[in-house]
Amino acid sequence: MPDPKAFLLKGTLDLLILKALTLGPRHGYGVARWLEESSRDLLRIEEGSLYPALYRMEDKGWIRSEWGMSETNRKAKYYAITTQGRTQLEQEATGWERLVEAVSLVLQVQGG
Amino acid sequence: MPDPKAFLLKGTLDLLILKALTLGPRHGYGVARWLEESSRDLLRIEEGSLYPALYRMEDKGWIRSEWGMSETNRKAKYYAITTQGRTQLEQEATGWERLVEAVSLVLQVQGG
DNA sequence: CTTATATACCTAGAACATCTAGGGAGAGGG
DNA sequence: CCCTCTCCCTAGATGTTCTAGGTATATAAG
Repeated sequence: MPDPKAFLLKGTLDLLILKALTLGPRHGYGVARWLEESSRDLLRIEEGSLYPALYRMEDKGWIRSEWGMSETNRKAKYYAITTQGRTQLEQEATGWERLVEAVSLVLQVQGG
Repeated sequence: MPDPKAFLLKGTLDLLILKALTLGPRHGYGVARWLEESSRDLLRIEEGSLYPALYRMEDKGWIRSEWGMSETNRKAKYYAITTQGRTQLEQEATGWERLVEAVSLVLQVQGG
């Protein structure tokens, strides 16, 4: 039986994180939880992928971070999407849709 | 302006190649051409990605190869999908659909 | 004959994102 | 006191794709 969780294809994580942050600032752990919930548990976000991704994205100026306290009274680094990040999100969403369309066209061809 | 060609996410190429071969044996170059055409030119398959992918897939037993002559009278290595390859194709197609669904769920959330 | 173009294959190494497999520390419940 | 969940972090492995070359042949154009 195949894995119940979808594998994350390389290149989708940034898009998902950016989307998560459009709803307001979130800490890393919260981003992971939110992505799993909003995908109805289809996605699993590994922390070893998540945190490096957040650093990369902050370096690129797509998000910025600030330390704060979580709802459960713990130290947490909150990330917010920047204007640049919103532009990036739009581009990645467009690219994603294009890829989905392309793969869909290929898979629809008859004759298998 | 964004690139007119969709980037290939890592992990999609095997699926596409397997699908291409369900229509009958094809040589590598032909697989690339067919994928570009059937995706209405949304996809571009780099030869530096294609040939290594074909070798990997042959090693794994998903496809097998045989030298022959192309329609344009050139030496060409024809690949055919195996039974194992068809199983793999089904799994990858399922995984792909699951990922598309998951990302779609995430992107649909309101509030951006 | 010479050149250009399209076909068809190949490869080394770089680049890059994700995963594995750990680690730490504090809050709160039992 | 211990356990679990939260929250952060990292080094290194893994694996795929891309870059940027290369070779060779068929055929058409000049």
